[in-house]
Amino acid sequence: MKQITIKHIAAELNLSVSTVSRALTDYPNLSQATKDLVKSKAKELGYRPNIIARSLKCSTSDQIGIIVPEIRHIFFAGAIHGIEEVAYKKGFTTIIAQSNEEVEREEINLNSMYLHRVSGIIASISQTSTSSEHFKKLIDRGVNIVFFDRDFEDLNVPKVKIDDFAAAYKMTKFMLSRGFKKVIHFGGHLHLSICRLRRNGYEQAMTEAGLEKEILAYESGMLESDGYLLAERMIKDGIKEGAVLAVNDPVAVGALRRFKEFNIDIPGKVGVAGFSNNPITEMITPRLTTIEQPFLEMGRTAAELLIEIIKDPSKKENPKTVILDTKMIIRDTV
Amino acid sequence: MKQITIKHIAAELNLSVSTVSRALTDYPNLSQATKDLVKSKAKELGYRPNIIARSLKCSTSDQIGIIVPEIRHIFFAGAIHGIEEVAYKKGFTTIIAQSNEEVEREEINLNSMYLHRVSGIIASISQTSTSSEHFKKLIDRGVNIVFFDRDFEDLNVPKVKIDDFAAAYKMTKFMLSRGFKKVIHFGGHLHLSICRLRRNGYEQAMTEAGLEKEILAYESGMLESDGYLLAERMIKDGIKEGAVLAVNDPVAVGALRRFKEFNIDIPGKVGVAGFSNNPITEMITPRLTTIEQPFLEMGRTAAELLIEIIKDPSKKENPKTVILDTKMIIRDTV
DNA sequence: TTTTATTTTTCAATCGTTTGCATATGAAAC
DNA sequence: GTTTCATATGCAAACGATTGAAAAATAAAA
Repeated sequence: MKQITIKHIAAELNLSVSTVSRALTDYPNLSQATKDLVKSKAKELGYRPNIIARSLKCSTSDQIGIIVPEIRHIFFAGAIHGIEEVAYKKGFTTIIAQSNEEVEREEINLNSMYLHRVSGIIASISQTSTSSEHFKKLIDRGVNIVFFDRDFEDLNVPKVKIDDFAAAYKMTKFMLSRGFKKVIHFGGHLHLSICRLRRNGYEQAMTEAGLEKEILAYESGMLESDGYLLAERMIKDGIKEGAVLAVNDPVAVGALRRFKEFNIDIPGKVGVAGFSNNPITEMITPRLTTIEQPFLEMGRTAAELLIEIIKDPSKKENPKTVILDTKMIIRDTV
Repeated sequence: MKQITIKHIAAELNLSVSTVSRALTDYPNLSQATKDLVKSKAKELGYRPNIIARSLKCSTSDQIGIIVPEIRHIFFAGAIHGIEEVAYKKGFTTIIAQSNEEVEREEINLNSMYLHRVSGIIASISQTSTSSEHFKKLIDRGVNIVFFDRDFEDLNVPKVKIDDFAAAYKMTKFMLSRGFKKVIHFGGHLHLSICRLRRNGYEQAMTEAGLEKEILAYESGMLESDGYLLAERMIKDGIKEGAVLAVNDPVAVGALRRFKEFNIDIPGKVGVAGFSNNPITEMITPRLTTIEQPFLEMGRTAAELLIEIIKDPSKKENPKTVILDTKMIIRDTV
């Protein structure tokens, strides 16, 4: 119940608390003898530093906060894995929170982490975060923030991204090369930069193929149910052939499900491609063609960027943006 | 950068810090007038209480810690959802950590949360946690802990579980009633109580059916790859017919994949059933028969139990164990 | 032996709250 | 005009660490 404090050690050893504190943190001007003495006594008593007290004094901690839309998506879960890997290695612990795609929850988590004086926050913003105000406020207060994947373009902080434009562009071109007369885009909300970029990539590829009049991009959510509904809408809109480029795998999977229910020949009449290479894409029939996002690597890089600015805040002046490579995974739906 | 503290408010209002503190926390013996005055000034200055300082003084916080083996499993992600739902409603924030099925990581997270003075911890233990020592130590120090699903049987704290025995028993019986001559169990490590109970349920059903000599239970991990390998082993062991009761969905999915590769007729020759009703079970072909675990409800209940003992620690004397119902989801693999 | 330099240790303030106890204020009771 | 009793506010000590500056102890130089 009661904690062993620095005071207890000091009392037992007839030393002052400051000496004990300095001994434990390997302060230079202390005899090795006392250091050893203090340390062994600390071990003997089972002393654990009170990091709350330390945080109060130093107004920082060894915690890194992670905020993602939904932890159950393999993309985020994987990125978290990557973050934890390097964070733990460098002596940080992590705490995770999810926004559930709600900006209100995002703000609560953000503030809670700030108040708990995390030494930095790695975030991927929610679908409903249209304004960057809540992040901006913290950045102005000096909080270290790094974005991965979903970011605010107007915030000048370190970021880890993929080349969304290029990936969508390449996949669109590839689909056309497979003989599809046109590509339809099942996109996400355009205030998310990744969605906007993917759409731009799609449009560029269509334009270059002389298909600007065929450009058709729906704007919707990023859930499986959204894909399901969009597929329905597409059929209702009278489109019976073409390839669908979905903004992510869940949307692609949902669309695929609806197309299958309609008994549409895939990839004969309609093609589908997703984004992320979710493990599920390989387990369903037909196996989904998709774009591999290096989530582990993204997480690792984000953590490295964050720790970099934690260790040397001056690096915040010129924040890096790291763009990682994607890979097309061609399976059975295109 | 610099925080507005209670002192600033006090200075502006010519009041003492204690009065301000009491005004903000609605202390009884204070005139409503000063309370209002203080509160409006606090709002005006944008005051945010420093919860680190508060934690230090009160040696507790409004944070609930959650530790699970892997957040990417829908079962845990769903339970976390449930926990967050009630936690937020009651004014707590949550922090999540994953053990990655490693007891070392579990211990690190546990200690980190303790040191950060969370007001309680909800946990589901890792596969490799054979001893409950690390939890026991914290419980002895008065930390509030609640387990859900995977627990230590020797720890007398509140728990939320399903009736693993009954669920396995029922499913085994059901499989036999479908005409399978025997059921083989793909089980998890027996030091996990859930695995042991599921196995016991299986054995009981087999015994009651007069099949004790046919009891065959493999003991393995709980991943898809484990299921894949076990299926291979089963075939190699010369078993060509029977129903497989897997300890969870990933194992069932892995087994199914291997059986399909062997071109085994499912459910003609071999049946398969999982545990959890992971969404993927419905997306694969053939759709997997499984047992639905009410993860959301488990999370909610766990949070309620925890908050109960946080609010009234005397309730820890007689910790509740809540057993929730499961449901068989019959699909195409049995 | 005294002075100076150097190493080692201690003092005391600080971080931002909370809270037991003391005090001030004002009204009611005598 | 005291005494009494609420009611309202302030003082000051915690909580457990860190840290600049001062003091003490020791060693080296004069």
